[in-house]
Amino acid sequence: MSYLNNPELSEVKLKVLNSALHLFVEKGYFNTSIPDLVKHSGVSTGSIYHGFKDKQNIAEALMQQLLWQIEGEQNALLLDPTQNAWQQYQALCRWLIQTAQDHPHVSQFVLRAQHKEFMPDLAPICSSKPFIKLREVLENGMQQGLVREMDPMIAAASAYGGVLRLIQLSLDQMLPKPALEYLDEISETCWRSVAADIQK
Amino acid sequence: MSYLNNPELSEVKLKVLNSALHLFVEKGYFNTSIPDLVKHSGVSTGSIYHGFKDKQNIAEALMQQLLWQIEGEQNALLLDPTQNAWQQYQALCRWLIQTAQDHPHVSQFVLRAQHKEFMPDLAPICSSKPFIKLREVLENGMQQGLVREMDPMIAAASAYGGVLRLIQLSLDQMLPKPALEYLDEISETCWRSVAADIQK
DNA sequence: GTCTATATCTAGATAGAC
DNA sequence: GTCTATCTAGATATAGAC
Repeated sequence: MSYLNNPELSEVKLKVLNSALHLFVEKGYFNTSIPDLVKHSGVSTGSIYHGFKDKQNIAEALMQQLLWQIEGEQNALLLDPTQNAWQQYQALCRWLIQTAQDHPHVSQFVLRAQHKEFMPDLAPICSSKPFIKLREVLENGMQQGLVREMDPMIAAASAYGGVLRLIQLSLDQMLPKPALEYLDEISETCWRSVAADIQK
Repeated sequence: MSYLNNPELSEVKLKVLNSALHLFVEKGYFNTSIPDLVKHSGVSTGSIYHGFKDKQNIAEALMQQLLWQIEGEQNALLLDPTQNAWQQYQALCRWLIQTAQDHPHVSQFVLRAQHKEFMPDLAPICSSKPFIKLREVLENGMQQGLVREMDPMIAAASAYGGVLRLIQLSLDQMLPKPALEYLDEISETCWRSVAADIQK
């Protein structure tokens, strides 16, 4: 079952984007030719270029779609106003790891470091809405007294850096167990780094 | 002053590798053509192909050189047997950040996630010696009672994930201050995540 | 060993029938 | 809108003089 599911997208566009996601991650953007996309998607060259301006535009449309869906999922996750920052942080970690496990290509494409090489105009991923939301949860935590006062960038790097690193290891098949089995240990461990000292 | 300094390498090889490091990071491997390398290095096509089998071989030789130098620096850093795990960890963090600040291209090339796209035979970077050493310092810390008992992979992801994430932010020009100014705060913060509870 | 000139190939993109 | 056939540019890699 594929990840992309925007009903506004035509059948061919969806086919092409799904194939692009698969091939760009498996072989890399530059090692994927238009003929490769034709073969994998079953859509002809002409139709591809009817739907997309050029190859770069396919990658951009793919990224836009993924970020749009991710943002929606993330917002749904944070709807409950009774959750405190620690609970929200845990929910985010679970969702990050779950997505990496269920849709590794999605995580790999979005989290990859080298977007600029083939999408020079794209804003850095860490300034995208989903990443900003991650930081906001920690800033809420500071206001709630659950996270100690510190530079928000440092807090975010420390609290999510470990989780993202674990996800990268999992995507690179460097972990013996499925990523989700590490969820509790990694989220509690990383949270310790920013948690306020508990007064007894 | 360039980073590469192996006296065993010929003048032309050094020129080519230095240009490759610059261009592969600035434009990306696939956006760098042999003519680009010729222009930037001042070495002719023929001489490049005399020294290297093909373009991929240039990247492999570059990676090998960088890892070799990095390993040497890292070993020098950990020579002092009187340092405990926390001191070693701090020294490693300083060195990681200092290298990213002084030689951003080196860090960017070595830490980039997508090596496999142009060096399919290369072992994943996290199984290279310098990365293994990072984990060992934490395992020593567990034996010394400074790091709490936990899965070594989790410990490493958490302790270094935040630091590496900060370095990535710095390389992406997302930080207002030079990376070194964050050294103390980030290393202390990340260490907290794995530090053993202090008995009072 | 170093250079210039060039062969070869395949990619991205287009034209135009249907 | 979709397809096949094709153009063209530019890349990698080589040949062969010096």
